Amino acid sequence: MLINKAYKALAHPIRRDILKRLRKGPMSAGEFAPLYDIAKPSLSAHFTILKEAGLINPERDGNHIFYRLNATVADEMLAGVMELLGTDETATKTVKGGRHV
Amino acid sequence: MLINKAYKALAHPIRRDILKRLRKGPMSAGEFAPLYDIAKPSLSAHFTILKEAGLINPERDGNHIFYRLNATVADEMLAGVMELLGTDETATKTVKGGRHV
DNA sequence: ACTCTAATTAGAGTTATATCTAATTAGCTT
DNA sequence: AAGCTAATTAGATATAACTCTAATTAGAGT
Repeated sequence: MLINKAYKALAHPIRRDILKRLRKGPMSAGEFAPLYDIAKPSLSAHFTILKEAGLINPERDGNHIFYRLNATVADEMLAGVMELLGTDETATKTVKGGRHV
Repeated sequence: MLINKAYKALAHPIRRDILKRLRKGPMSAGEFAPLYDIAKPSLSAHFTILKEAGLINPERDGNHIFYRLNATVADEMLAGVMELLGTDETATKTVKGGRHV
């Protein structure tokens, strides 16, 4: 149940922060370490959860591992959340707020 | 931490189903019971979690309790999810897909 | 091959979630 | 006020999530 894993992945503040940062571009695992007050293996576990939800993908470069947001899965998930929480005018609001269109 | 509770609230399929149904209008607690293979007190616990996240509000009518989606909180949460997962063209896409504007 | 760095896996302990049955509260209705 | 229905709270148990330290893997450089 991949969709369920994706929702569970959002249920931790550190994982949400990781996603938010990755939205701006790929980052290596090590770059995240100093950002949180948590041991590295714990952080690694968070990456695993995000990976298994399909939300991020690892790419090795030397002995660094870069993580990149999976935009396709992210978009699908966003669409799913709209089905749960979206009111009829949500789309319009977003457009107004986000200055798009 | 209300925002964290809201994300945790989405981490269970039954609670997501409840939200989806409430989007279409209020329902009494009892109406949900036959929909899931779960004991009533367990279902009641799910309502509590959604309430404490601010996502739904109870309204008593006689000895029925009706739950209503809190549209304000739902919209705020949706905006938050966009900050995590939204790509630049998400808003535009939604508009196209949702036939709005 | 040895060593250093980056990151993960293994194993264990703690806290939080989810579920159940039994008991309770709250509001009718007669 | 007794009895009925709707829903919750209490108490217990099982599973899952989070965190840590210690050990391991993987690659780069000397």
